Amino acid sequence: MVEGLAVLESSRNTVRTMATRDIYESGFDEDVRTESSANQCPECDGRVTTNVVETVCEDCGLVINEQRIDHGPEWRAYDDEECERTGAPFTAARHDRGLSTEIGRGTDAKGNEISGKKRRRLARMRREQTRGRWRSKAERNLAHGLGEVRRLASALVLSDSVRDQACQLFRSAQNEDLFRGRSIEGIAAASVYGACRCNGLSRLVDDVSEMARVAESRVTNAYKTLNEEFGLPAEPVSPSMFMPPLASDLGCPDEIRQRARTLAELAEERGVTTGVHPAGFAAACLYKAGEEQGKWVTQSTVAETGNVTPTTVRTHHETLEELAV
DNA sequence: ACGATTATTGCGTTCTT
DNA sequence: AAGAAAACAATAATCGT
Repeated sequence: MVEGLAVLESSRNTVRTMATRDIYESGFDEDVRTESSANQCPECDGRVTTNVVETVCEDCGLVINEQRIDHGPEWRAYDDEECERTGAPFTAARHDRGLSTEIGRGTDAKGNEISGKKRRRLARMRREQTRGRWRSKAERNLAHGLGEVRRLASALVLSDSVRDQACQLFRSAQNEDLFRGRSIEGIAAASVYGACRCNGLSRLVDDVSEMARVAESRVTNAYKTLNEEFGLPAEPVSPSMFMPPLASDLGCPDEIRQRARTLAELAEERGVTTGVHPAGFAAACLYKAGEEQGKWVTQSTVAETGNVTPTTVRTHHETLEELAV
């Protein structure tokens, strides 16, 4: 992140010496150069493809960079973020939708031609006015949302790369005009959740929405939209995803953990894990693995650490038995 | 603690207007 | 096409051993 900030600094300095009308393009160019250095995904080394909207890794779905220039350049956003963090709470996020003023061109109010100095002056006014609007609306939303994404990411102890993916998702969402009828917080939470899903991390909507203090339905809705819009390569949540955190919470010996993992993978192959609570099934696998080694833990213990009930563990334990080792 | 039985919840489908 | 409802599966709760 330190490097990123350094780049932002330099791009800002460059920008200030240039003609104002080039600000956005140049800021964008800086972003492109710094973020997509090769045709390889920084996350999984997979192949990346670029379409009109963005550059995406084919394997893991990491959005490497967006190709649109109609979003606020990064230095603005982070600039704002620094301000917002210490300033007043965000209250003016959605007050002027559709109420902004347009400055026409060509003719005056009565339809007469306008020429010369006056027209140039109007053009300048129009440019400045639209610019001012951009700053106050979209970029403000972006800064707010990114702040929220970052807060959630650190609250959920996510790696930097996952967090950045979430940020990119959020930006993409804004570019695609997905905010209408949804809250910034909801989209931010959904972005974080989406990034987790795309990386096979064991976070549930519940975990994210709890941290975000947003109704779970909002997050679900926003995530659904994100998914439809971008076709996120999120694999279905599998029990084996929940194995590592669960096992470490229990202080599980390696031997049992490995056995539980093979059990989980076996069950997943057989397709008996669809529609079940993944953490619950993972807990059941750990229980069975422990049982084979001579009752390592009780049902209620694994159930508790997996946030499910002993009953759930039991039912899954049964299906595991039927799987015939 | 574990197993069996009943209750509840969540969710995709289907039927209706 | 949007909403309501009957239906199903999974999870939770409760009781008995």
